[in-house]
Amino acid sequence: MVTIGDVAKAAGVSRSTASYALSGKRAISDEVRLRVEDAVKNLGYTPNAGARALATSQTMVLALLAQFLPDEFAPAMLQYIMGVSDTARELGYDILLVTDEEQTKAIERITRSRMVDGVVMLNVAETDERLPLLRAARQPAALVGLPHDCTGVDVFDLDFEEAGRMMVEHLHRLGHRELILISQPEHVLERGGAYVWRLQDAAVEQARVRGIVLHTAFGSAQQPEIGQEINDLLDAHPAATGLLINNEAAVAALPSVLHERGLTSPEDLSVIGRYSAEFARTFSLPFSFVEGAPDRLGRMAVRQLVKRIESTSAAKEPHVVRLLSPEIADRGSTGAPPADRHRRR
Amino acid sequence: MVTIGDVAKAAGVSRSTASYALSGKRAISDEVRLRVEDAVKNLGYTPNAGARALATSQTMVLALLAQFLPDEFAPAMLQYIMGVSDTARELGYDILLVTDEEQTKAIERITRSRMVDGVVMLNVAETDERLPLLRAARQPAALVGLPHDCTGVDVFDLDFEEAGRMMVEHLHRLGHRELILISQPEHVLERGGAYVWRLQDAAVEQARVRGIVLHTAFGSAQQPEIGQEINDLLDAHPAATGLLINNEAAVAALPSVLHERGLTSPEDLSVIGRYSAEFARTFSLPFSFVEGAPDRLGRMAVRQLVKRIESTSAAKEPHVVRLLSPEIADRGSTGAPPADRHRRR
DNA sequence: CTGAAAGCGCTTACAG
DNA sequence: CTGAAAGCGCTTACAG
Repeated sequence: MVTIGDVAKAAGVSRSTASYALSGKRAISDEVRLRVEDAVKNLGYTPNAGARALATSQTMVLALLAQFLPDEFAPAMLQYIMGVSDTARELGYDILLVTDEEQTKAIERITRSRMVDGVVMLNVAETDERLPLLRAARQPAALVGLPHDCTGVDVFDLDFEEAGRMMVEHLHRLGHRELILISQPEHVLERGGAYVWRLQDAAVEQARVRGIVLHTAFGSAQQPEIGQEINDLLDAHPAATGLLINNEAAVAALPSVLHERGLTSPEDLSVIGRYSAEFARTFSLPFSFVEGAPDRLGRMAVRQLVKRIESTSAAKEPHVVRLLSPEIADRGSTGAPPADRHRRR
Repeated sequence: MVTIGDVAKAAGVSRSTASYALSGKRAISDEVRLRVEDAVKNLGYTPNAGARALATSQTMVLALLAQFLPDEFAPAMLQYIMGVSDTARELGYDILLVTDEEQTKAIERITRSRMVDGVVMLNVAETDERLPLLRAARQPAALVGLPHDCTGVDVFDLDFEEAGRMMVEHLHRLGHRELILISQPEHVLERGGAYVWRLQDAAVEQARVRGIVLHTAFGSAQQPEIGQEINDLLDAHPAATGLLINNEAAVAALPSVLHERGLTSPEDLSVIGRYSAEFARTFSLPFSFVEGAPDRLGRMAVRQLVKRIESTSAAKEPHVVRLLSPEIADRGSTGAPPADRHRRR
């Protein structure tokens, strides 16, 4: 293997000079620098990562804690992962993908062995057992997802409460007075997926403020079941004119449910979901939606993490909790309720 | 940070003894070993990964080269990734996820800096520009996907030719005499996705052998387009009684296409696809399919890679090309063609 | 069964 | 502007 010693020899300088010529950390005469760069090219030298990590205490690797849970939609996870991965590379970091079942053990292993300079964590639960370990680690951590206790970590998430209010408000303004909200499966909630009730509670409150009726339900994550559940909900609430959906499986099943019932949107029923543009593309969903922005959240988390890693002053700054304001992507699936249309005639 | 020196001091032994007590690479008295283990626990010692890598030339990390291409279905990719990741952890390795656009540069960076002990590569193209770099690297590599030239690497893939034959044969046996095969988009082929024509060519040949008609077509990867294309194909070939689908987007769109046309399967049309059980679950597809076995292939690749890494004798053995025999998961969407059913009456 | 020492390949004060 | 040397934290022959 070719070492910096080989480079130094070929360039006729000492190893320290070769090292400085490459890092630019002290002034080097142009002539020497060029000889070193030539030698690097000719020999095909790449610094040994382990040796460098040992000498500098920096690995240029970030851990990405990501679990693929059966009740979370995999392509959505992928959006976060791609945002994290792309941003990390732009900033010069590689990604260690940690999908272990036993995440707490994995965190200990990876942080204590100094394999990584920082940690990005996904699938955040309301009270997440991984959090104490992250706080105890010497490396900084950034979360995508809002836990109950944010101390000691940087937190990024969609403002799900605002999203809930926004969905209700959007349909209220169009004239709707009775709505149905279908949320994620209840076991996502039980596992600590707080975004479910954050959206739902805010939606309920906003409906109360506006004096309109909002029926809430937890939907399955599986397709055949969720289709039936939607049908049942529509049967149970025939006066409802709008559907709010915070459940990927439900929204994916909706087009065929509507088709079967002979309903078109927005003429017969206004529909608004909460998912990502990428999800909409994959399933070619025709509905308006509140953008979940998984890739943006991933980017933000990595940027903050790297700032904390690379700047000692940033490392001392207070941790941030940043909730992204949701935005509606209008695909034309919401409009005035049928009753109003009739009146207009 | 707590080092092996601290452990040695606490246990009252030399650093080498502490090291040997932990690795078990030479006989240590029970008494000393227990003192060392106690010290490790009390101090919370975990070996520094960089230092160990430098001393042993082993990182216990595998690179996973995976690109998320817009025309490849993301959840399918995830199945490979999960198979690789899970197996790696079982065998004691962590995963460096490499999604760089410039994969060749990434391979150089990662192998020459000795960040990893081996490489698993996905999205293999017929003539893959990454392959020469993998061959030049000192670390072994395993591919999931069959390239034209397999020298110097271990290769695992589904036997797509057998899959193509199997699909035709399955429907031929049921009495079908005219079939339609919808493949991946043509640009997947152009990018070098050889599995597309491997399946198609074998299907065409088998149809020829059996003397039956097989219409072939490339389908889009996008949902609204592919739905229309399926409709057009069914209109163009009204005598076709069976549909073979090697295209995730097409099969995901099929249920609503059939529904719109008032067709049921297998009564009006026999359908058989090529995808994974996980894909079937996510989209709750009711069709019989040839299992693509992404998780199994990922497992096989990692197992072989680790064998080559850890055993010097295995490292010298000739490289393998292993094609997994496809299996049909029967979901009851194939049967006798409508004509036969009528005759039976 | 145990210890003192060399060495893995870097970086970075220290010295000139 | 450059070099000799120490040190990062391990492992593993070498010696007893």
